[in-house]
Amino acid sequence: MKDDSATPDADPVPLRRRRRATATREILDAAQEQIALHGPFGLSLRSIARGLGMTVQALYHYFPSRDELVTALITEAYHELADAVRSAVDSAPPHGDLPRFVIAAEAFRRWGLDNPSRFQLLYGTPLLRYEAPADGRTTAGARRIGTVFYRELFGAFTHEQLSRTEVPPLSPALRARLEQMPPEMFGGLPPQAAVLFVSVWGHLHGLVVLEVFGHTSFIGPLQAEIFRGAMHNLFSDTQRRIPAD
Amino acid sequence: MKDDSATPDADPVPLRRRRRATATREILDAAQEQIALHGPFGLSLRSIARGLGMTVQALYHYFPSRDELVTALITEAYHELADAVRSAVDSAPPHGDLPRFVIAAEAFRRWGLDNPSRFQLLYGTPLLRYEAPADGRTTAGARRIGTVFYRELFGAFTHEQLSRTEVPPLSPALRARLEQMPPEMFGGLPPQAAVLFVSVWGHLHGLVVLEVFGHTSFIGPLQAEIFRGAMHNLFSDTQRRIPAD
DNA sequence: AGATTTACCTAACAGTGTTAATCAAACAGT
DNA sequence: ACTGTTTGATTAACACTGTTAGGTAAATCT
Repeated sequence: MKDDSATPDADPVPLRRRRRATATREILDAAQEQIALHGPFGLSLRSIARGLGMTVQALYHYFPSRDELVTALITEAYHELADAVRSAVDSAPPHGDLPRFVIAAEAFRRWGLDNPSRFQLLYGTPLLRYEAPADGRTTAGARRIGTVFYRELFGAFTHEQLSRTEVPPLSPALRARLEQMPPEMFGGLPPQAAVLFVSVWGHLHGLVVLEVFGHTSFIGPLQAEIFRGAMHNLFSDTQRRIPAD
Repeated sequence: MKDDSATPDADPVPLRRRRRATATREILDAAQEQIALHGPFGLSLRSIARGLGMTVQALYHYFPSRDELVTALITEAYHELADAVRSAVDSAPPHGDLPRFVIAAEAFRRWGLDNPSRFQLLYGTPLLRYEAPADGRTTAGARRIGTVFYRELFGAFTHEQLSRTEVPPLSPALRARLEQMPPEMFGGLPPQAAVLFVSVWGHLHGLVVLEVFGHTSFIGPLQAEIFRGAMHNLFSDTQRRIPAD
């Protein structure tokens, strides 16, 4: 009898690591709650610390600065949003009455309306004196979101078809710029489709932004219907621009 | 000889009024400069006062609170943006190669890119602890902007034509809600056109927001071309949805 | 058991919006 | 011209923010 635990004695499971992990988690949760309550600019280290029963300076043992905490919050939010959109699409019937693009769009909108402050953290005014890290840590989740949408829009077509997408003629410069784009941006879409995708993304994004930021509140709860109709039109307009053969 | 001034002695032109007006103007200008430099959340009463060579508390004699100052800034910015869009449309040839809708859209985008911080003040995350006044002071300019756009989109059609705009069928509730909308909102547009306008506005707004907030910076300066193409398509798609007869 | 890392503390600095109390200059009415 | 009042601007203070420095006790590692 050498050990009473199920795991061999290879990893002693440092007890302090676990404490550190749970404390880190608690800080992140408290920060998210703060943002949900008072908006992304209402984030306050001192207030977080108060809520956890410790002093501000203690937080600096878990995050070296406010920026690092914010980076973690943004990264998490992007991935949560991406998960919401992706799982909505995955759990949808493959041939329902609603195009899966519309389902994805409505999941995006839903998350924004359910988490307005975190949506603002992602897509609103950049936080004061916050610099996003040079590596794409924060925006990796953002790209995951885009992937879902252009898969639904263009997944059924060949690269050759997409290259004949009906868009205004592209200047050689723009064509070249988009062709040498890293594949993680537009997934290797031909320039015509990439341009169309930017337009579609702007449309979808803009309607949600208007609603989440309260610029169309005078319409009331019926915005859901307007949004669905707009997304439906947007989807069919987009599909019509791609030649069937 | 009863008076040496050109104006009769009816209005003594209170000297202090003038000082007050110029001081107010100086404060507003300093505030706008601050916002332009450090973003809408970088506004600091103390910093404004320092720049003008006085103490913070003196500012309270011109604006009863920070919120009142912010309200003035937002109101001014909306009207400046509306002026920019309107004058661009007015100074455009009536039958040029570019639809006047596209010209208006590009003026809107141009102002946003030239004044990113003030654009964020209008359309970004609401300022912390700021409450917009109950009367529509701040949003009056915003409505002026909308007016320009739906005049260009729908001005050439009759009310009867617009009521047959091709959009997904509207629920009775939405139809009723839009019909009893105050006319300063959608200028008395029939519900079908109003719905289409919201969609168009979202599209236009979304593309500009993405660009101003830096979410498409990886595309570079060629976004101008993408934007023009998208607005061109948007305009023709919209016109196609309105029956010619 | 001794050395080291980790966690947390108090104290301090410069910054924020706002209120209170105070004082001088400009205006209004008699 | 002399009041009384409004306006402009001041100093002082309160509670708040992120961050750094220095010190202490506990947990971990060697």
